[in-house]
Amino acid sequence: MYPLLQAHINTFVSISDDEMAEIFGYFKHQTLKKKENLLNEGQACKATYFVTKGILRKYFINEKGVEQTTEFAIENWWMTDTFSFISQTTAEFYIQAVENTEVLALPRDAHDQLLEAHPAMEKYFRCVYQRAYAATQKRLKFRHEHSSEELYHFFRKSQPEFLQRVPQYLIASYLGFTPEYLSEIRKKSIS
Amino acid sequence: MYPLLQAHINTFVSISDDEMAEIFGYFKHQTLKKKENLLNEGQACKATYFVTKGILRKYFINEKGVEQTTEFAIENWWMTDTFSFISQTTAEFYIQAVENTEVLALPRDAHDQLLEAHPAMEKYFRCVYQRAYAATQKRLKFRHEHSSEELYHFFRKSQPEFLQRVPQYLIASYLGFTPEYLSEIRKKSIS
DNA sequence: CGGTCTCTTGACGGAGTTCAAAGCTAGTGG
DNA sequence: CCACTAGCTTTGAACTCCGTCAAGAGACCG
Repeated sequence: MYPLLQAHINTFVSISDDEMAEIFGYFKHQTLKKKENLLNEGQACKATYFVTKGILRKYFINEKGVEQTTEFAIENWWMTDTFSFISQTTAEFYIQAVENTEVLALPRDAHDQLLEAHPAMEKYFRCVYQRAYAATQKRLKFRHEHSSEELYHFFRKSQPEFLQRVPQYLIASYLGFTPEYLSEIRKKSIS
Repeated sequence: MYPLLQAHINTFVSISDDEMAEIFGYFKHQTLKKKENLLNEGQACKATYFVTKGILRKYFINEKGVEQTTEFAIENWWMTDTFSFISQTTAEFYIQAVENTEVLALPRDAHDQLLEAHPAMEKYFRCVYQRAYAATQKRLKFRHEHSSEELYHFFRKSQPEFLQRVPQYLIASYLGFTPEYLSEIRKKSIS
């Protein structure tokens, strides 16, 4: 029914096709147009989202009114404002589609019921969060270790297709500097 | 037997005293002197650690030979090189005791056996990692949003006892700037 | 086409780094 | 219990990376 999600779940736990069908009942398929928002600051984050097609980004708006992207999610990644999702308090982030995107939404209530009814999914999500946490630790280390210029070149080498799908100014914002400076870096590396 | 850990587990799942006693069997109590290392770069991270007394820090050494602290753990926090712990590959971080410290170590094998035998612990760890992940997201946002000076003042207000337990140069390294600059910030705020 | 969104350029300024040296502080051994 | 040393913090000057601002050049979409 949802082959991408099924494959992803099966890399962490083994679940029969019958149980899998039940599990899928908790999810809702959702389609988003480019630039459409899934979550706005001030709302509670109602669901956690698994991307099956396209790209989501999470961002916030700083005191100067500038958007800061903190995370991207492409196919096979989960995305949510974790804190708001857990506690159902007002979100500090926005979630927006970078291109036309399809997601599987697991609403907060369904999430709890799913984990209650299917203990294997506790393990699945434990693994998912463990990896996500490990990934942010690596990212934090990398940020500390390298200059903005090095960051960009590393990103460019390790995620080449990504660069072509996402506008420059979002890359700059994600890497933590201005579009103007990114432009300067690119100019240097051409000549 | 381990009241701090018991209380912590019980905030997420309810477990009988009998089962709890079994669970504790998987842990090993360990004592560390100030500056003693629990993990060195290049080793695999053998266990995940729950701090019952004292402070641990996680750090790495950058290309200039300078130590960069990326995380602290005080009482009631878990600490590990998550990536190395999961995959048993060589660690990228060091873990060191900031003061004389006591931990409960859950070795990698015991971790898997524990989760197998006690499904409630899957939920517990799912919640722990979910929160840890949410916390790093908040931290990332905060770093983007504020100057180094603001970072320090916020830290100072929200963790006053912590400042007295940890030397300045570790605080500076954790917040992402140099001890010299921290000194300058402090000078400003006194006058 | 015409307008909006995105990327580039260059001048200037400031936050934070680097380096080197001196002043403190706390722990250690005699 | 004092003296010594190693580790920690402070100072100041020079420097650099990167942000800000403002304006122009492309590029994409209806």
